[in-house]
Amino acid sequence: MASETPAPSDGLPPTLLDLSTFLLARIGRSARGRLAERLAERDLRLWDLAVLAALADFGPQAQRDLVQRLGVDPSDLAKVADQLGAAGYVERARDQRDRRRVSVSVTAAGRALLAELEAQARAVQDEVLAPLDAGERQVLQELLLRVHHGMEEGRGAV
Amino acid sequence: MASETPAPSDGLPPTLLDLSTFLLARIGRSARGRLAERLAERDLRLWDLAVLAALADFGPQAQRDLVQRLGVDPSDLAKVADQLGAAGYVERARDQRDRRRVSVSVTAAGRALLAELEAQARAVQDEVLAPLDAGERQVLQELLLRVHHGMEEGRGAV
DNA sequence: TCAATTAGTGGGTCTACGCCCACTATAGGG
DNA sequence: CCCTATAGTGGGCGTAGACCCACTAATTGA
Repeated sequence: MASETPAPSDGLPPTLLDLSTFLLARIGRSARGRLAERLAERDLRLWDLAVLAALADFGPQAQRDLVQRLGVDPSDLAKVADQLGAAGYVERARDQRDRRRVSVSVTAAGRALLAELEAQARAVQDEVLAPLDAGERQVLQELLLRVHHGMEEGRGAV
Repeated sequence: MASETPAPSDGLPPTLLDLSTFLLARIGRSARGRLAERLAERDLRLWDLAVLAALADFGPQAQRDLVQRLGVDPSDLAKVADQLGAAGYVERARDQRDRRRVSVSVTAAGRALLAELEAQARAVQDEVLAPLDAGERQVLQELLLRVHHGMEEGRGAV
């Protein structure tokens, strides 16, 4: 709704402020935007971070697997992987057992980059969650995690 | 990142899941999308809800004030107000003390609509927050509210 | 060995959303 | 009375994001 437009002089309608989902969307959008801004300075996008994280967490895997895992369009992932590869952050090699597949793995440079990006993400998070102390952040994280898991379940049906 | 694309088969990288801001953005985006979907069935957008809420909460006011309050572009607000007016949900009248201004007020029909939209927003919220009990939702709401207030402060400077 | 399926890729499209400009009408001070 | 500033409006623009189609290469099973 309002991306970087932070201007409510008096205040937003209580009717909206009472909706946790409204706050969720607004805060989340702001956080996302701030991180995207920082990444843009390095010519990176959020997907780059996501892909690096997936590779670091789950090890080398085919693009196909990244597509499934991250829920990204195969075509878009190809572009991300291509760019990360060109910059030396990931390596791509044909899988010898199934030469249709391209196995992607992080390089040392990629891991270093990931560490930096993660730090930036934490920095943004510290900004955004500034009003909360460590314990409260922990509580928030746990609640959000449960909500998130609930969302993932809720669609397996049919 | 993934709007209505809910497909992570195995699971997202823990590196991301550990970031509250990631969860915030993802959950918020999903909730926003679901509500927008419902509103679209009535040819309404999120801004329509926001404007009605602001009018109901703060009473009749000039478009200028709504612009300030909601942080929306004046030009865009004109379109929203126009559409709401055409549908009979708000009334617009030139302010006689300052005939440049257009004072907007919500009609009875507008209040009725707002009540319905609010119910829809609550319904979406119930879906999304399904994993949490009443007490946990309360905790979440309070934490989010504080974070949100923090965001509004943090930008007054310079 | 041929048909059907799958992985990856390049290119393009569609849409939502915020943003901005030009223009009119009104206000208000000098 | 003029000059500047403000309110509203219409139209259009730019970007990000997801999505989709066509095509190639490789696999697999009949």
